[in-house]
Order: sequence, then structure tokens, then C-alpha cells
Amino acid sequence: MDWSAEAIETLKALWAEGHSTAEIGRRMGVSKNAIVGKAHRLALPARPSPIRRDGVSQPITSGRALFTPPAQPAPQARPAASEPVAPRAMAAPRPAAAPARAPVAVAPQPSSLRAFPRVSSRTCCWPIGEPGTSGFHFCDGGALTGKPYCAEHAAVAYVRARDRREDAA
DNA sequence: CCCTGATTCGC
DNA sequence: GCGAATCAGG
Repeated sequence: MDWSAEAIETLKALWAEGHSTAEIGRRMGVSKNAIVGKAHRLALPARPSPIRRDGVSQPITSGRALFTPPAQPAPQARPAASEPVAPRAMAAPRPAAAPARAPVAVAPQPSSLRAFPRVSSRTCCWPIGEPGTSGFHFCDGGALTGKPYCAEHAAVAYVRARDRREDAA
């Protein structure tokens, strides 16, 4: 993998959008390991891992299969996992900073649905550009009914796991 | 079996 | 630095 600045940008963007490593890998044409490895090296914010490797018990020879004599100089105790982080158990993958648009009236209203601008004002909330930068904005297309994105971005957002293609983005 | 991310370590 | 192999959990 040629980790050009743009490739890294893409990785960061997809990572920030909450895509799985394998998915990012698929979209970028590399293995998920490449993504995980690179993300790790870039010190990107780790997303909730299904496993937890505490200090307890490492009877395993270690990641790779080989028989190097263990010359353990630094035990390096870890403080265990921390940050619960944001759960990404949403029904659909959402781009990073979704809200922030059309704050309108967030005052507690009788109708709970009214509290969410996304439901009433049907504008696509697909983020364009790098969040935090001046050029960053949201797609202003009309969102599909019941969806937070316009038709174009909904097609990108709601890709099914096994029906994915390298394009779409 | 499918998936997920983390880690190790030869290259 | 890279990423396959492997681990470990759902």
C-alpha cells in the first residue's frame, strides 16, 4: 500500500466516520490488517474493541507464529481499557459530525419528534470536507423521507456489507 | 462460520 | 514502516 498523504487522509476520514477496519480496507483496496496497522501507527483513536487484552494471562506465543526465546525486558503493565467511547451500534453508519446543522429550536416541545431538526427539515446531513476546517459543510440536498441523507449520499451510506463495491465514495 | 479490532514481529 | 498471522471476543 502506498500510504500517500491522500491515502492517509482517506483512511482518517473513513476511520472518523466509524467504518470498520475491514470495510475501510475494502474501500481502499487493502487488507483490514493494513488499515488496523496503519491506524495504530498513526495513533488514530481506537474504537471499541471486542476483545480486551489485559495484563492477565498471555500463554500465547504471541501474535505471529515463531519460536523466538522470550527475552522479556519490559513487562509494561497496562492500565487496561478506558474511554467507553461512542457506541457505533447505529442502524446505519453515520458520518462523523452529523448534527451541528440547523440547530433551530431544540427547546423541549410536547412532540418529541419536533425536537430533531433532521426529521422535519429534510436536508441531507452528509458532511463534505474535513470537519473543523473552513471548507467543511453539509450536503444541502433534500433528504429522502425517513432518511438523513439525500438519495446520492444515502446510496453511499447504506451499502450492504456483502454488496459493497470499491466505488460509491 | 461470519464478523470485529489489537498485537506481534519478520520483512 | 508495513502488514500477515494470530489472538480474542461477539
